Amino acid sequence: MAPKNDGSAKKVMNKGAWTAEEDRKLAQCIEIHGAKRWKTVATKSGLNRCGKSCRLRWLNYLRPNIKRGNISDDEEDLILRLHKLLGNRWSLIAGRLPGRTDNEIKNYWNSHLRKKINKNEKQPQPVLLQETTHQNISKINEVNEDDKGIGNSQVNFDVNEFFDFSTEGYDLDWVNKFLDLDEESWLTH
DNA sequence: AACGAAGTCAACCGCTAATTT
DNA sequence: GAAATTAGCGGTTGACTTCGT
Repeated sequence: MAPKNDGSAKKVMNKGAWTAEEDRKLAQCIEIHGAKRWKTVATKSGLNRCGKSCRLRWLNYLRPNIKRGNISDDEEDLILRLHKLLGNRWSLIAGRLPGRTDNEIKNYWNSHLRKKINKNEKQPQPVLLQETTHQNISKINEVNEDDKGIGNSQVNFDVNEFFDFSTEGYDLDWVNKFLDLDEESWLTH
């Protein structure tokens, strides 16, 4: 479709890599307006970027306490375990890794860990434990579905709430215990 | 040294969910 | 309650870098 030429045509937004100057303006604007209402931030900053773009830049690069690169062995191990548990729920996984972003973890997974997993999958692995974990998750999700309707379940369980780590510290004991069950079934070859 | 293939990662896109009007 | 708007998520793309020949 050809763009209209009636004077009301949409303003063309900036795209592509961010410059240092844009970063500075965005950070300044967020200091004033807060890291919310991204449409407002986008407008007030005078960046000619959409809110979505501003949000992404802030979350992935500019926000305080962000860690970039050098994913440690512990972090890698945790990503692997959480992915096994949650699948491609990158934001939930990132929530368990302070300073890491969903985008970074997703990229790390796709470029580093997927290969590792594929390699491991080619090795014979104990089926029982693997199934146990998946069955548990299925049950969790089933219960969650039930709760949406007329509650006939015994436990009011919400998987998203269960994995809402925002109120917790960096205590990984619970998840380690949870996952210890099948720890030996992978990454050991 | 040159070139193509493969890998990496920042940013965009499309969709859904949540919130506001 | 409905429609419009905004926020957030995961998948994908494309530019850039590194590696192998």
